[in-house]
Amino acid sequence: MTIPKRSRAQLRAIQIDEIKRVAKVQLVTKGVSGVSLREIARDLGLVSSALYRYFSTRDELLTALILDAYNELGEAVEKADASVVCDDTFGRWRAACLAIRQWASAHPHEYTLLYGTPLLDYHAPDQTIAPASRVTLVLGRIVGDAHRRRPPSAIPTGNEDVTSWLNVSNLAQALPGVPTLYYVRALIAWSEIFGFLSFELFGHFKGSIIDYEKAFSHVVEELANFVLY
Amino acid sequence: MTIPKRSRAQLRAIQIDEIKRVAKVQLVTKGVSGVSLREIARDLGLVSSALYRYFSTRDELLTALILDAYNELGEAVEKADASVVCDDTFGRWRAACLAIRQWASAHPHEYTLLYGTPLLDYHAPDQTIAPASRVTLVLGRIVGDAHRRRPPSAIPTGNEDVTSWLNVSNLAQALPGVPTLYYVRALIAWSEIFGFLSFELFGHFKGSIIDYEKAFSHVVEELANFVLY
DNA sequence: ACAGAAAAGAGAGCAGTGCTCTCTCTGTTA
DNA sequence: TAACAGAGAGAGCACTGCTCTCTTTTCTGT
Repeated sequence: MTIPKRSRAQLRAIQIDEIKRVAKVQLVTKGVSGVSLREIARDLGLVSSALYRYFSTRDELLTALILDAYNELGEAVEKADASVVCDDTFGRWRAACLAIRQWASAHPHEYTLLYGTPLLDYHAPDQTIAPASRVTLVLGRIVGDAHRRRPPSAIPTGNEDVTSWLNVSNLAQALPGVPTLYYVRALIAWSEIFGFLSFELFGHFKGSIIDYEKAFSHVVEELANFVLY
Repeated sequence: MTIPKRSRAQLRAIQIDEIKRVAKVQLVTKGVSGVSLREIARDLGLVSSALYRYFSTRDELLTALILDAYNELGEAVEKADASVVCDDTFGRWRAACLAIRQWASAHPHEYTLLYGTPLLDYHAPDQTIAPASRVTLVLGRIVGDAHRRRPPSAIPTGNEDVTSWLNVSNLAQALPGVPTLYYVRALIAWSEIFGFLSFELFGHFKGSIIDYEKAFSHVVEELANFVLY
C-alpha cells in the first residue's frame, strides 16, 4: 500500500486549515474571547508552542478569521446581487441588504468580529481592506446603476464643495455615476445598515422592536428611497 | 488632634469610588481589556482579593463603569438640548447630535464600552436601561416637539399595521405626538447616529471621509430632514 | 456595656492565558 | 551524504480572575 506522500508545504497548508477550523468552532460557540491558542492545541493533540510555527501571535490568527469572514459575507452579498436582474436596482438593493442581515443573524460572532469593537487597536492590517470592500462595492454599484438610469435632466446638483471633507476620488470609484450630492446619502445608507444590525445584535433595540426581520425590511425600503432616487 | 471619624458605610462608599476612579484611568488609557482587578489593587495598595468585598466580579465593576458612562453621555446631551430655545427643534436636534459626537470623540473607550461589542453576553442588567435611555429620550422629545408643531392637516398617515413588529406602546412614550408612520424613521435616525460614530471610531470610514466633524454635521442635517418634517 | 455578628483585608493558592526559549527529530535540498 | 530548515515537545515566565481561610476591626442588639 502506498501512503500518499504529501510535501511539507502541503502539510503546512493542511495544518493551517485545521487550526483555523478549530478556532472557528470556538468563535462560533464562545465568541472571540473564547478563542484560545492552548485549547486549539489541545484539540489538535499538539502542544501550545507548536501553533506559533503557523501563527506568530493570537491576533494574527484572529486576523485570518476576519479575512475569511469578510470574504464569506462579501460572497453572500455578491451572489444576492447577481440573483436579481440588473435593471431592477431596487430589487438588487433589497436582495443585497437582506443578504447582509441573513449572514449577520446566522453568524453573530463573526459579525461582531468584523463590526464590533476592533481588536487590533485602531489600525487594521492592509490585507483586510480588499475583502472588507466587497460588500461596499456591491452596494455602491447598485446605487451607481440606479443613478445612471436617471434621465440627465433629473440629475440633482449642489453647489457645495465636498472635496475638503470627503475623499472624492475614492468615493467616485465606489459610486460610479452617482452625483456628488448623493455621496453623503450613500455613506448614511451604508453605515445605517450596519448600525441597525449592530443595534439589533447588541441589544439596543430591545423594547422597541418586536420583529427585527420585518423592521429591517422597512429600513431597507426607506434607505432605497433615500439613495436610489 | 481629632481625626475625623468616618462611619464604615462612608468608608465603603469612598473605597468604591476609589476603585472606580482607578478603573476609569485604566479604561481611558488602555481600553476595556486593560482594566485589571489585580492592577487596581496594586495601585490602591491592596491585595487583589480585597476588591471582591466591593465588586463580586470583574463584570460587575465594568457594569458600574457602563452606568457612569451612560449617565455622563446622557447629561451632556440633555444639557445641549436645554441650551437651545424649545421652539427651534432643528437647532435642538443638531445640538443634541453634536453633543453625542463630541462626547464620543472625547471618550472613545467609554463609547466603545457602551456601543461596541457587549461584554455581558447578550443580556444587559436591568439597571442599565434607565441611564441608557436618557439619550434616546432627549432625541425622541425633540422629534415629538417637531411633529406637534405641525398643522393637523399636514400629518401624514399610513394604513399599515405596525403593531405586530414594533413595540408601539414603548415607542409612543419615547416619541410623544409623532405619527406612527414616522416610528421607523426615528429608529433609523437614532441607529444611524451611533452607526456613523461606530464606523468612524472603529475605522470603517477610513479612505472615505477626511473631515469627520464636517461629514457628521451633514449627516445630522440629512437626518433632521428625514425625521423632523 | 458587652457579647456576638458582620465587614474588611491579608495571604496563599488554583486554573487558566499568551508567549518565549531550548532541545530533538525529521524531512528537504544542495 | 552532509548541512539546513521546519516542526513539534517541554519547561517556564508573567500575567489574569477568582476562591478559601484566617485575623483584625467595627458595628449592633440585648
